[in-house]
Amino acid sequence: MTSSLPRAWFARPAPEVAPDLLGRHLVRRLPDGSICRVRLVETEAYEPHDPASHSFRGETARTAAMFGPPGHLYVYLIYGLHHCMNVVTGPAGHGAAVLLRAAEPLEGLPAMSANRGSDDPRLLCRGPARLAQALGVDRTLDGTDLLRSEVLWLETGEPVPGDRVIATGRIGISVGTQTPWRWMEAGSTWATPTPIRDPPAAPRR
DNA sequence: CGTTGGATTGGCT
DNA sequence: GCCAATCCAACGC
Repeated sequence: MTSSLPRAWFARPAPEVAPDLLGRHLVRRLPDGSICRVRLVETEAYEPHDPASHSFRGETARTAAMFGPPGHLYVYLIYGLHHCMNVVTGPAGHGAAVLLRAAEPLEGLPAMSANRGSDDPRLLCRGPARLAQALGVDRTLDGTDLLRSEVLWLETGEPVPGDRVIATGRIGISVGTQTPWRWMEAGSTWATPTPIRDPPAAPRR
């Protein structure tokens, strides 16, 4: 089965695709043939003009997939040990992507727990590296075409309506944190915690 | 060429 | 709350 989201759907700007990915299903066929299915609840957008983006300084061997055609997977290694998944957006050569940060497990929970080495369902897919680990995704899947792959694809699911979507600043980066390019389903218990940010300075009297 | 730090997580204080 | 784990790109010398 292939995605019913057409290539053009992914060719839009990352800040459009990211909230539209909420509620969609990400499906994984593991090497043993079993199926895992999750429902996306948290995403972040990265565009090439953005200092926090891996594409900011141009294409490298690591980020090549990010500069490839839309609808492909960009997987990178973070802190030397964790993998994170992104969906490439925008036209080929542009260098934008949407980071998949958290999801609700729907199907194949035993397999995902085995991949994670932990069976707490709340933490199975909460966090970009946990999500990738639960689905058994590493850099060998970097560049996978999500519209044609037999092992990893997206299905339309049930998009989260706009009034159920919350935008906040992105997480875990040191620049561009003000840009409200992180989206999550309102009230989702499957998303990562939103950090408390420094409140505006109290007016001096 | 050496140093630094990151789109994170889990374990320990 | 703090910090190690550990790859690799960016940057300084």
